[in-house]
Amino acid sequence: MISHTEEDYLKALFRLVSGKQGKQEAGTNALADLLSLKPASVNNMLKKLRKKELIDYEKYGKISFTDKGRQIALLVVRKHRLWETFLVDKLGFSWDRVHDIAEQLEHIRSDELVEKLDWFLGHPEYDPHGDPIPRSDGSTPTTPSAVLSSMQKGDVCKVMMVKDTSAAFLQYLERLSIHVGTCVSVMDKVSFDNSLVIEVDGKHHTVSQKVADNLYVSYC
Amino acid sequence: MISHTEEDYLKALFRLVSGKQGKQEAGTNALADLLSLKPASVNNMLKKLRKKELIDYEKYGKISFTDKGRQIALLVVRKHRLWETFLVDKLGFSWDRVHDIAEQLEHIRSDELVEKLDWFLGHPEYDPHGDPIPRSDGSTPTTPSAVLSSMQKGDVCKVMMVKDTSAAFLQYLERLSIHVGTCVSVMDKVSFDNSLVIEVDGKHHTVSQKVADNLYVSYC
DNA sequence: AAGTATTGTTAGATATATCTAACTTTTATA
DNA sequence: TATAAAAGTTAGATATATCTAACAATACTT
Repeated sequence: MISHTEEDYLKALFRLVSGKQGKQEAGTNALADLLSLKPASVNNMLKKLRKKELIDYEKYGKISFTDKGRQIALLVVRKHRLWETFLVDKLGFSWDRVHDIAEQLEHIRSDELVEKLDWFLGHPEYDPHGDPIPRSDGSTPTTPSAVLSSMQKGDVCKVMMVKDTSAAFLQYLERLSIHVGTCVSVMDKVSFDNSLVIEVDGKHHTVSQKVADNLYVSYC
Repeated sequence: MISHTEEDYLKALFRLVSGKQGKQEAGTNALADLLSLKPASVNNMLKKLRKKELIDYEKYGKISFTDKGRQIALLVVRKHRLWETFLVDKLGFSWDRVHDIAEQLEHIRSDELVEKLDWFLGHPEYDPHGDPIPRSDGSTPTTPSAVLSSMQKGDVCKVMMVKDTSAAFLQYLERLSIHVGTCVSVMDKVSFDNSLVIEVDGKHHTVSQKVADNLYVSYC
């Protein structure tokens, strides 16, 4: 049986080892930072997770998943993202309010619940933030790699997919000359509201996080 | 902040003090039985709940709620029953599978979630088992008193309300001559599947628990 | 390559929530 | 009413998950 706490560690590890840089390992301090805990606490838990064969790790070495551990982490992420989708699509929450609630809901234990929820939501592939929802078989929807909103200042990327396909949004993109295949450079990122200053075809535009959330991109 | 565990104790206390006999107090052993814990553990927790002013109780005395404690218990029950309603009405769970999942969901902390869920479900007054869902102001829908399925062998009661109003169910009741106001005597209760042998207008019928769940009755 | 900074580990303390075993009080009954 | 049964309490142990403070190993930097 995996405790809520253990699941939190596995999810955090997942965030670290699934980073854009393709790292397959992480360290004690990084985990502690992500979980807002002290390294000593993390170290304790690492021993426990290793004993349960959920992670590979040796003293002073780096941390990585076992297959079993990754499977559990993927399920937690799946549940988190399905619940976020539920909160936004069905209950009418705004996308910025759902995280804390989904953090709680992701620990509800019931395979049947997860599958029924998935069905109820229409088997969504991406959550309201544009993150891919891992499937029950452990696979992940092929993602063009990232959403524009996850890019950092200086990144250059290509638009691969538009999430919101409403007429209003597509018309807006048209005005900025953004299409699938368009190259976008991130000139600046405003930390206050996560809006981005981008360059497209030599012209600068400011786009909101909401807009950037709806644009899937890959590095180029 | 109230822990999940504390909520479990308050909910169990609620079940004891809101029993049909109208008791307003309960004992250590009764709580321990209900929670499948040892009396010593309960005693420990009682001290804590008293210190938090959630219950009234003195050494060797009986246990009862403070207003604050009752309010929390009611909220937990409200959440439990709303989630059960969600699981059955929206996700298509059968009524007998939802309890364990609702036991987990009832601890999710978010006032906004509860109110949005209530709205999403259409402000239901009764859960799939026919139990009244406490309202956010702490009031409880007036209940005809009980569902037929909660009656015991020898009880005599009057049908006050039909929960499932589908044509199929109403036609079924018609065949048994059961209407609102009909007097029903419970001749026997089959523990295997909780079906009831009832007498209506001098005739004996066997009704399933599902049927009995859908008939609200009051003692006569 | 030496010294320093970063990273990671250990030991021991704390808080929660449980248990067992022994004990005390209250209640029921002979 | 004396005694036995039931109900309730206490003390001390265990497990989980956290912390602080001190220590050890690795990595960076000059």
